Amino acid sequence: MKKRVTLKQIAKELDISVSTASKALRDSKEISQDTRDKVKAFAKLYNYKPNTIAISLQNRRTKNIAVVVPEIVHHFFTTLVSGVEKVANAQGYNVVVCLSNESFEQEVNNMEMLANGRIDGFILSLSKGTLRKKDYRHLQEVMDQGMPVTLFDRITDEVMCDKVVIDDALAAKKAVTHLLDRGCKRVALVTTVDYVSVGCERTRGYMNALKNVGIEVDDQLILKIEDMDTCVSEIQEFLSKIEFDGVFGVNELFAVSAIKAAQKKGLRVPKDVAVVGFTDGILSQQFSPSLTTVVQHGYDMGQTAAQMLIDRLESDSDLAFTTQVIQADLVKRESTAVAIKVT
Amino acid sequence: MKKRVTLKQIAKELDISVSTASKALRDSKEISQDTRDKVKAFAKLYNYKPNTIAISLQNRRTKNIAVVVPEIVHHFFTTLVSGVEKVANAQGYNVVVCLSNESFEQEVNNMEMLANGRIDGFILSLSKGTLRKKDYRHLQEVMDQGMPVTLFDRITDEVMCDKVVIDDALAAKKAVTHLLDRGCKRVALVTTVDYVSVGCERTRGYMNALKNVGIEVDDQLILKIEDMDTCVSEIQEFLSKIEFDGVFGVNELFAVSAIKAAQKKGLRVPKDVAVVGFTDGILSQQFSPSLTTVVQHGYDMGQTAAQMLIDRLESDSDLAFTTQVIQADLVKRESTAVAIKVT
DNA sequence: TCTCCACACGAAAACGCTTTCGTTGTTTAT
DNA sequence: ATAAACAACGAAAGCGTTTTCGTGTGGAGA
Repeated sequence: MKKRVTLKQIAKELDISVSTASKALRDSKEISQDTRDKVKAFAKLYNYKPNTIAISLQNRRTKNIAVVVPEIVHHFFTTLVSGVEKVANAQGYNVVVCLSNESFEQEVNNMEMLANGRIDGFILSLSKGTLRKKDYRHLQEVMDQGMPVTLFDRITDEVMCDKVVIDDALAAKKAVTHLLDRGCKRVALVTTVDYVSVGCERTRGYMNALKNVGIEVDDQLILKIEDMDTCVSEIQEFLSKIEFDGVFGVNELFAVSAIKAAQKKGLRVPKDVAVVGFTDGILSQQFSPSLTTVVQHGYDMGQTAAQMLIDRLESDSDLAFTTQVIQADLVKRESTAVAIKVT
Repeated sequence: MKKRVTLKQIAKELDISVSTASKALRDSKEISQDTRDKVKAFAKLYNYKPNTIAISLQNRRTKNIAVVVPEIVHHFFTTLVSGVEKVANAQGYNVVVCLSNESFEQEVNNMEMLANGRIDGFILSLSKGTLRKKDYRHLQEVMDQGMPVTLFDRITDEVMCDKVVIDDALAAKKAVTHLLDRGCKRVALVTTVDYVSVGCERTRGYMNALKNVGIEVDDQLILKIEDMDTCVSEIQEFLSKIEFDGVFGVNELFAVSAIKAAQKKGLRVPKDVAVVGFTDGILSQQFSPSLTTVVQHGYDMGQTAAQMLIDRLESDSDLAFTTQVIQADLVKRESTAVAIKVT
């Protein structure tokens, strides 16, 4: 087991001082070309790599950024992490991933654990627990200590920081409008409880779309789901007793469950009922019928969020906070295809 | 912006030395109860948190572990990361996630980037690039420097370290046997190219299952896929020109694509052809017909891998390398349901 | 010859903490 | 009374770097 070689050892071997060795490796012109070469050759030979921890301690920057997500087994969040990874790595940063599991306490704990010098900044999507509690002191605290935070997707107006989101209301409106354009008259909505910012926005978009064409919102057609674990049966129960010819589900699972529930009722998709979802994951793409859905471009969001954070980390003047809105698109697939009329 | 308070500042304020402050906070009996209380009160008041980086430098341990996965937008890998996160966090470790994107170079780069003091050990699944190249020097190198590595899922015999896997061959055999038991005579196999260790093992399991009941392996029934991007059409093309009554796909996507291809051919699933997949992701669960599949228990694997790594990190005597085999189970669903005979 | 200035390098502080090894002043045993 | 033991604390080294500020050469210019 050959231990890592340090600057001190190099210095001793070459009979120079540590400072000379350090400067030589960094190509300081203070050092003669001769010694520079010598030191570099030696360093290469012994595979010297500077100790990152020591450097971090020195300049009080770790080149680590944390991504805190409610859960990771979820297409949108994983693509986002991918995007963050990409731009972070390209700029010499490492990404430490933390899961809040939708819990306020875990979110707080994780942030405290990381804020003590381990990382330079946070990229975070609020947990449901936090959204319900509306307690954002842990965010404010790290920011007060000069540690930047970039919020994404599930955000709040109550803390001032960089944010990156999609226009959920607009995207939802587009989705529902697509349904309406297709001729749907009674569009059901399967959404989340209101404290989830994005769910709420999407609900708003649904209503806007209806108002836009003069259809009154019918509460009978709206299902708000609290517990993801029981959503499948809830949706089935809900759809079994209403009349509808379209469904907008605010995520993949809701949409797919709606399709299955409709089919169980003897309705054909897309012939009798058209369905639109949210998030373009593997399920939307591969389900049969494939799902018309809103694509959130999580990869792009991740890249944007990471870049915003890094920009702030690397600028000395303090930038004004901005909110970036990422374009969301509706991708049309089989679940809303217009039936080909056989005349 | 209130900067973090350091030991030095506490010491100065309280007019004691840094060492006394440090000891007081760690409840050293060298310090009088009186000063201990005083220091702790002050520390609490000013929300003192020791700087993790300084401590890391001091004892040359970071309490960070790295998980390197080929890609993260994949059910198995995300559940694994979740499992790692859980046991790591519970023991005060942070998890830094790195993506190799199936590329040898990125795997090497990432590991080099992290090995310089940032982390204490690796949990890693080999990228396809690495498997193809059969070059494991980067692993050997970090291990030579005393940094433990735990390999999972996609492993190799060529490096000696802790490993955690499932018995892919056995699981595949179970899967195919289930098909055979159901009455299938011509079971097609959709698998990966051979250098992917797990794909290869699963192929072996398929063959074993056939041999077991005296069926000869028919190469016509085997499709090996190199490029994931074109797999859907490849599978369709493949299945269009063979006769089969069962399919075993070595992942979710292969299996689902097979179902769709069969349906396109006018075959009913599971009535005319039964299908089994691998990995119990959202697609397997939600696709219609739902998929009979091998569940790999990624969450358990992650927990096991993390625990193995941490055990090694925290033991001073060096443990013998072990390979843990996680139980894999076949979950039976609609895609292999026996038709209910209506007499 | 004397001064001045590159030049090439080294000493030491600093980052924030832990830990070892004194150094006091006080108490106990002899 | 004297040595020994103890209690409570501080100084300093050390972790591996970077960086500032010398310092000792030698050569150029006056």
